[in-house]
Amino acid sequence: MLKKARTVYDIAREAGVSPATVSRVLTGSANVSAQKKERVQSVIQKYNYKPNAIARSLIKEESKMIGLILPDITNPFFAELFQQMENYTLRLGYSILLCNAMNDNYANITNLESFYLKTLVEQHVDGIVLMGGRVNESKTNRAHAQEVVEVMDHVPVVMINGRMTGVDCYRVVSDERDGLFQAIDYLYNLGHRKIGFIGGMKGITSTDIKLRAFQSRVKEYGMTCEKGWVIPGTYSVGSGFDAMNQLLNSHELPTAVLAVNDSVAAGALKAAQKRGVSVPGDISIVGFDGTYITDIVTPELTTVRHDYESIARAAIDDIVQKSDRTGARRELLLKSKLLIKESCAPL
Amino acid sequence: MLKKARTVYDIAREAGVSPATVSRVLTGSANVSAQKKERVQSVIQKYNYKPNAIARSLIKEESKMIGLILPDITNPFFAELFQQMENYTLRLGYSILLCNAMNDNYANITNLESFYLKTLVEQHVDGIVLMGGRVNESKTNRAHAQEVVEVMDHVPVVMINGRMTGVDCYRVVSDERDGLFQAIDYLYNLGHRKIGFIGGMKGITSTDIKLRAFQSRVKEYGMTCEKGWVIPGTYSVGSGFDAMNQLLNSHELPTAVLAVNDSVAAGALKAAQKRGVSVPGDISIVGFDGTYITDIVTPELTTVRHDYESIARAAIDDIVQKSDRTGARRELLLKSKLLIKESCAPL
DNA sequence: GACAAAATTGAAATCGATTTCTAAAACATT
DNA sequence: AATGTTTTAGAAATCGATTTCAATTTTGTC
Repeated sequence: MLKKARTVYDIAREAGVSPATVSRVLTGSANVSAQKKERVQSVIQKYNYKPNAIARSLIKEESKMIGLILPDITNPFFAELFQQMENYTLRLGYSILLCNAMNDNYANITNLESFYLKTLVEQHVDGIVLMGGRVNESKTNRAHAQEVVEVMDHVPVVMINGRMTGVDCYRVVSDERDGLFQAIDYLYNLGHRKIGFIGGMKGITSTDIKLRAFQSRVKEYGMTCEKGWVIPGTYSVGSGFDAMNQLLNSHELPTAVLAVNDSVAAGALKAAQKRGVSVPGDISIVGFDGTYITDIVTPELTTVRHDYESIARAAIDDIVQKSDRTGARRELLLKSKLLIKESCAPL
Repeated sequence: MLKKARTVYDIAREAGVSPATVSRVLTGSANVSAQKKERVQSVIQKYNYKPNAIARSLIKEESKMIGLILPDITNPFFAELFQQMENYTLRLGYSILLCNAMNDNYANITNLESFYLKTLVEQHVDGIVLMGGRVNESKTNRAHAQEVVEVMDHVPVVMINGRMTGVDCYRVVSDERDGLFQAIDYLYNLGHRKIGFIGGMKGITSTDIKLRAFQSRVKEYGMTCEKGWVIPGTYSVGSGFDAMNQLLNSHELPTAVLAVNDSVAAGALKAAQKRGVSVPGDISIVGFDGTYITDIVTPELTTVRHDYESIARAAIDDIVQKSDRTGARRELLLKSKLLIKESCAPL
């Protein structure tokens, strides 16, 4: 049977002091005579006493927990970001409640996110990091944006790589627009003039940014882009596989393809190989995110890598340093960088 | 500025009832007259009131949170298990505190785990799921086992795919021994008589089980296994890469290699390809875990897949169904299954 | 209509820490 | 020695919910 944990009262009784004194020893919030301090500490040691964080949270009105809502932890982009954040919060004394909204698998993408938002508010987390935001075209999304706004009344909210209309929260953003420019410029300099874009859902901020960057650069450079060369989907390997198959069926082929992320790129690569299309011989592929996926496939995928550590720290800092939340900065833009590997060749 | 959340007292005052009645409406724990219930609910709706889970946890002495300690969330094996668990706890009304112990990156592998254990006890989680356990040969590990035992006095603990001497907790185990047998038998039937094993650290339960299964089957079948064909390491792609390079330097080569997991297998595959060694033409490779990694590399990796969903559910059930914790079962063994893909060929 | 049984409700205690308030003790100053 | 100042430490209030207890009201039965 489980034993009940000891409390300050138990410690106080055994040490012959008041609970207040025990608390003062625990927190170091006030002076305690050397003698009593010593006695209290030895009792604490003796029982390996650990203060009840729940009781502490209630009175201090801070939970030392941060909620993290993301679409899919099996996507290494999010896993890497999580790891960076956790590594940082660890040192700051915070724990992370991880909420996997499974946006990829469910039809109604905002459903679970709403549920988690509610849960995190009830848990009185000290802050919420939201990843994978979307613009609010639909009615559902607008309602969801409204929910986020209401949450912000009570809990600091930071979005990473996302934006929701009407939601004026802190935002930490990897410069995916510039990353995509770097990728296109690289392909352009290799001689490519016919480029496609696959994967990602329209309406998801980060995807929209990439698509817009793609289209603006294509236009700027006077490249042609057939309608069938832009194939949205999701963010999974399977989606990339399907998209590439579809692309390879079009009667004129692009010479290079940008993928919305590395998983999609890996799926596309697999599809090309299955059909005997050589990468990068016949077609070049560029991934996005710079996850380890790019290193295990052959050829290794040229990709755009985020500054994971800076993104993670900035987001956590926005929550923890309550200091300058009144300040002007609402958005932090961080550099991303093209990593040239093996999946692109000169035309 | 952040607004303070409303409390039962606020709701009670506005509805003209006592806090007790509000609580009864919230929990449905006792009868409330239709009229008052109606009034309370409308005030709750009006303010979108959410009860403070911290206060509730304190009085109910349950936090509705489960702590999950794992070595590395960027490893898709753990990510997949996490997702399955979370999907299940979600329905049961529990949240997950995810603790990434980063065992791969740090020299002292028990350090962070101890810290998290302490934190989770302080947080009064309703249970702890421990992944990646190790046998306690070293002094550090023995101390760590002792810590776990002490934690078990206060919190239910379940280990997945691990065992620690002297720690008699519930255990949910994927039958990796049998999985490895399936893999070897498969290779044997393909004609392979010279098989190597790469990756994994000795002292980690799951690895030890695989190594023992490997050695016992090799002996049983009268196969030769040169000393240099077993190359321990870690669980990363890089480790597999290095191990395969080392293996390919040995003056007699095995015809097939088992990897401790899919990441190591992927690294090994990459190394072979870089040296112009054909897989499966010159050497066959078998991975372990059945993660999506096996699908994105070429050739797709033959692997052993766990029953992720059953493992996850069983672990959570052990924590949540406090009912039969006195019962006899301490270990649940779940089937794993060889998935034949493209990375093995007949000799 | 009288009485017993059941339903409803609020006051107060509770969970385990922290913190304010206040009293006593220790110390300093003249 | 008398007074003022600083330290130390306990009693009690507090955080926000739930739950026990007791009182009151409602319902049911003969």
